[in-house]
Amino acid sequence: MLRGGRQVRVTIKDVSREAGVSIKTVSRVLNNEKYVGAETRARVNAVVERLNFRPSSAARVLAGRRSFQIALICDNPSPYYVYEMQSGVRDRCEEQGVRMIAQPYDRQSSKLIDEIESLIDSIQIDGLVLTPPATDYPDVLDLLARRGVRFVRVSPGTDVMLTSSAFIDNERAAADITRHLIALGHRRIAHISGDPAFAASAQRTAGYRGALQESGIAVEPSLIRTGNFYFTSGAAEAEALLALPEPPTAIFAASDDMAAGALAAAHRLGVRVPDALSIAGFDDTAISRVVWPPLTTIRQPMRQMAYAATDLLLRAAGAAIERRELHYELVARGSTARPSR
Amino acid sequence: MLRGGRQVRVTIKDVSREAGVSIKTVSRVLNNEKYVGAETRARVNAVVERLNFRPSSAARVLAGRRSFQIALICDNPSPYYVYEMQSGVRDRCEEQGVRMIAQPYDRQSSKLIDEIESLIDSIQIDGLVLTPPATDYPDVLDLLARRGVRFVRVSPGTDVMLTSSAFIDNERAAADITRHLIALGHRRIAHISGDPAFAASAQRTAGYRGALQESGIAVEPSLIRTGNFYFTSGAAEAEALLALPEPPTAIFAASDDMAAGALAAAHRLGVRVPDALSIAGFDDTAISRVVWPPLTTIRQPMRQMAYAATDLLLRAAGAAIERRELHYELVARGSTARPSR
DNA sequence: TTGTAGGCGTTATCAC
DNA sequence: GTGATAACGCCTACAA
Repeated sequence: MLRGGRQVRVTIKDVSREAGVSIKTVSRVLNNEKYVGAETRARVNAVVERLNFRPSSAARVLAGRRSFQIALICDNPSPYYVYEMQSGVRDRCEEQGVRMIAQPYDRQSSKLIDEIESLIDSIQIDGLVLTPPATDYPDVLDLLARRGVRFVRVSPGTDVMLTSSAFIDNERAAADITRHLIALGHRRIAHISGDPAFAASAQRTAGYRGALQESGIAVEPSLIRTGNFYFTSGAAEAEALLALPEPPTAIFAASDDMAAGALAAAHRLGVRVPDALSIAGFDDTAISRVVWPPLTTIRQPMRQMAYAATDLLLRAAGAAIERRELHYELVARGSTARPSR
Repeated sequence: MLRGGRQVRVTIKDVSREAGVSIKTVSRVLNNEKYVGAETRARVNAVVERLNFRPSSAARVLAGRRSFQIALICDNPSPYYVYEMQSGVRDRCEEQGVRMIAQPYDRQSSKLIDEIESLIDSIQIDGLVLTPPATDYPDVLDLLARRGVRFVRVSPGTDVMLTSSAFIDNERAAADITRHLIALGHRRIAHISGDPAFAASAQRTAGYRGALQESGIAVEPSLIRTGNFYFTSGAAEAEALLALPEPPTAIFAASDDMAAGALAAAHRLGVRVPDALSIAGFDDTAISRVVWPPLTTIRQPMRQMAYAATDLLLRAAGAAIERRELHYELVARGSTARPSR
């Protein structure tokens, strides 16, 4: 088993000796505490710089009340989502001198609770950012409440006032994109919903239904199919839809990957897109821009959600719970057009 | 600024009291050391279980020689690559009771050295997994050597015997896929190379050249264009290629994203794929399966490379440097066909 | 096979 | 403003 090398560490002690002050004073400077003379502060900082001193995170955790580490608990069908979340949270953490521990997990696995407990007990994180579907796991919420760990959530589906959160209005966004299809003249609009484990799936389906109903279009159960956010499910469900006696002229899939799958299915079956079939997605991942023709979709500001969530987590303790709603954008691209029949 | 909550910690002391043994004995059990009576071990383990005790990572780092933490330094144009690397390294770490610190970085940024030093000094990692292009940064290699930090590399381009590594033969893979195009009857085969910062780019271009030459096809400079691995560069370079007086009948792009970009450009220009143009990519990311028609590509076993690299890093100290070559696969999908002229 | 003493590098507390 | 001293929870070294 791997062992660390023997390092010659520079410690606070070294700095204090060089600067001719006590250890505690160096500590004060490092932590930006008050009651340090300006001149002393400058001298210490100079030595810190010169010796390239970096405080030991372990010692800080052990002795202090803060660990300067937070964790991001993230599992999502889309690598783009994961990537954006990680990048966003990390950027904000870095600005604050906090380290982000990215904790990918498998939402199928039962070990999540264990991993979070390990984060709390072994690593001693100061806080947590949760993304769906873990945002809505009762045992996770229980655990965090019981342990008194501060956390924020991205797009929570339940107990929305339990913590601060950042989110978009999925229902309204889904209604918007459905209305967009209706405005193009479509009446038989199908929907491929997302993984039911994600609250966003139900919200998007609700938006779809609502938009149809407000236009006086009957919601037809056979036109609603359950997917799981992945490309393959989009392809499979779209094939089923296109095989209907009276196939839809438009499909709204709850994720871009599924929309891309639907597009592939259409290509395979010789259904011309967008002439004979319009396809819309959701999320604005790279895929919706890359497939051909590019898909109309909802641009979900993942990066902004990550920023907002991190800011809410890192701000001064005791702040009130705040729900920060971010704006999505409907990006109309080539894949939608008036049905030709 | 966020402060951690007040936790009631369970410590070794608690365990030792409950189990009626000394602290040191508990420590022995936790670290699977020899010289502990079977019965004692069982008793201690039972108490550990019952109290839900998890050793403080900070205390272990501070007192011991190992931190049970390694870092993954990863920046790549493809979120799929990042995702696979993280998942792979993490899985293997978990099996070994080691924590992975995912350190995304910006390869344009000059702060990488600083971040690695911080990882060494603040976090005290036991080792490092490096992915391109950081594998080939002289100052990074210098730093790690100077600090005596153990590390392995994925697909290193330089100093290949400096550390253990996991990789595929990029040159041979590129030659294979070029030969595949040649076998289909193509003679005017263009190449869009990757970001020159990645050693793989030059390797793939070399493979392309080699395959042409061995078939007696002249390498035409105007058919080689430099991209940067991203979709947009693939689209732009393909457009330039298709605007040539004598355009290519096939394009081999050094990444799937660029191949998808080339495909989009062809669609936009009304060039029929694969009838009038064959397109091949590299990497087998999701995109190559999702675009239409799906692209012929090289399946690079990223997950396996992550496994191999982590295994090499975590194995017993002092092991010899080992280069582990993994096998790629040429996945022939719809996008290649005999040119129609 | 088990236990004791000391220290890792920092922060908290309290005195100056 | 600044400094001494005692933790923090664990591991190393050595003793029994």
